[in-house]
Amino acid sequence: MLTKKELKEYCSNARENYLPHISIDCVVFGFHEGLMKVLLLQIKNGGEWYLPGGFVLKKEPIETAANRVLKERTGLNNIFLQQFHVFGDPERSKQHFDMYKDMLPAKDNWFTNRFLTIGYYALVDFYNVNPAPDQFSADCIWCDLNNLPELKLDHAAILKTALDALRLQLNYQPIGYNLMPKEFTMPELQKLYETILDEKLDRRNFQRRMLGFGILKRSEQLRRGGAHKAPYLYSFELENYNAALKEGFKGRW
Amino acid sequence: MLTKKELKEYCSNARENYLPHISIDCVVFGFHEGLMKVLLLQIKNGGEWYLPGGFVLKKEPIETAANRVLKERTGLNNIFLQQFHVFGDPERSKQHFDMYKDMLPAKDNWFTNRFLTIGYYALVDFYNVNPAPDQFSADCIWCDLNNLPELKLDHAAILKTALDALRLQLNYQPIGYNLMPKEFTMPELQKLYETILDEKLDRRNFQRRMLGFGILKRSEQLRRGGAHKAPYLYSFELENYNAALKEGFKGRW
DNA sequence: AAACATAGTGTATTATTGACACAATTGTAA
DNA sequence: TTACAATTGTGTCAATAATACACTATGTTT
Repeated sequence: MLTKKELKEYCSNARENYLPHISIDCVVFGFHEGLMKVLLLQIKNGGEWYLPGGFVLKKEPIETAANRVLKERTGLNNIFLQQFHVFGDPERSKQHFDMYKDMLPAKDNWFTNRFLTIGYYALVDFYNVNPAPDQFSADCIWCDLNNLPELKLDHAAILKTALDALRLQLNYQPIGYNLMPKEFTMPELQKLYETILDEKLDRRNFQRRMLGFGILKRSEQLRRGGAHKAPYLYSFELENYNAALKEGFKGRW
Repeated sequence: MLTKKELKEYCSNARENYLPHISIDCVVFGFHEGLMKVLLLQIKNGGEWYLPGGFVLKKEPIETAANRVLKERTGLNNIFLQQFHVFGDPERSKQHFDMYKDMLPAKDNWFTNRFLTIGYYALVDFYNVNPAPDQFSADCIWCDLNNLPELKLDHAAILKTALDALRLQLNYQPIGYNLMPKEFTMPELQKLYETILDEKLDRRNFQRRMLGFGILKRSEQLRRGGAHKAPYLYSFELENYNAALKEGFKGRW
C-alpha cells in the first residue's frame, strides 16, 4: 500500500500527465489447457481483484494507451486489441481504490474522481505472457474464466460484456491467431471455440467449416508424442486471415 | 457566430459543468421516401457541416447525455441509441470550431482542448423529428446518406463507422421499429433494409425471412390509395421484437 | 496382438437459402 | 369497359449449408 507521500506524488503526477476522468480497462483473454483464462490483478492489502487498466496520456491515442498498459502487464507488444464499450455511469467509480480515498482531500485525490472507462479486450498467446503486477497490486495472475474471484467496481460487468463481444466476433471474424501458438492441431483449435462458446461442437462439422474459411494451412507434420493417433499440425494463412478479419465472414443479408 | 464575450461565457460555463476532454457525437438515421437520411448541423458562418453532439455533465451518465443532446436536436425522448465506438486520436479535435481558436487564450478556451468523442447512432422515425440547430449552427437538416456534404473533423469517419455498425446489427438484431411508422407494408420495410445495406433484395425471400423472425403481425387492413395492388399493413409485435433485440437472432456457431 | 482412445474422412438427412413463376389486384390509358 | 402496366401475395424447385452419424486409420498401452 502506498504511503501518503507516495500517493500524493502519484496523484500530482497523474494530474499532470493523464487525461482526467478517463481510464482504460483491459480484459485479457488467454487459453491454456483447455480453459479460458483472464488476467487479473490483486490489490495490495485488501486482496480484492480487478482488471488491468490505466490512464491515457494527454497526447496519446487511446489505442496506444491500451497497448502501453498491456505491455506493462504482459510484456507483449502488438497485442490484438478490440475496443468494445465505454462504461460511463457516474456511480461506477465510487469505490475506486477506496483505501486511498481518505488519505488525501478530494480535490487533490485522483482516485476520488469520476472515471469513464474504455473497455478493451485482448487476445493473447498464454505462453508468451509474463504477468506483472502494477503499482497497486500484489499479484497479476491468470484466472479461470469459469472460476473467477469477485471483482471490484463494475469489473465483473465489464468482463461479461467483453465476453459477449468476443462471442459475437466469432460469427463474423476469424479468431485464434492471437490465442493459439504458431502451430496447433484441429482438435486444439476446436477446443478454443468450445471454450469461448461454452458448448460442445461436432468434430467433423467444425473441421469442415473451419477449412471452408480458407484461413488455415496444413503442415506435412503431425503432432507426435500424444497418447493416440498423431493429428496434423495447422497454422494460419496470415494473408487470408487478415483479409477475413477486415472483410468479415459474410453476414446473412 | 458568438462574440468574444459570449464565447468566454460559454467556455467558463462548460468548464464548470461538463467533463473535460469528453464529447458525444450522434449519427441520427432516419428513413424517408426510400432514402436513408442523416441529421446534420451547419455551422454559423463557415457553413461547414458536422454531426449533432455535445458534452457530458459532471454527474451525468453518458447515455443520459446522448439522450439529452438528441432531445435538443430532434424534440424526441426515448430514442433508440447504440453506442458504437470511441474516437480517441489526439489529432482528431485539432480543428474543432477553429473560428473560435484565436478568440481566447488556449487555457481558457474549451475548444482548443483535446476531446475523445463517444459515438452513438440513433434510429428515429423521420416524421416525428423536429430538427433544431444548436448554439453554433445556423441550420439542422436531414441529408441524404448517399449525397452528403463534406463534414468537419473526423465526422465523416464517425458516420462511416456508425453505418458499418448498423449494418452489422442487421445480422443479429431486428431493426425497423424505431425507423418505421407504427404501420407499414412489407415492401416499405424491405426498402428500409435495402437502403441500409445498399443492395437489392428478393421480395419473396425477404418476406419469408422477415416473417420467420416472428416479430411482425399482419393487420387485416390494406394500404389503399397506392397506384397498384393494395399491400397488407404490418406492425411490430413489440414483445417478440424486444426479446429478439435482447437475445439476438442466433449466430452461426 | 488385442484393446482403446483419438484422429482423418465420408455420407445420408434435414434445414435454409436463392432463383424464379404465376395468379391476383389496382389505377391508367385506350 | 377493357386492355395494360405495375405491383403484391403466394408457392415451388434446386442449390447450398448444416446436422447427425459411421467407418477407417494410427499410435499407445497392456
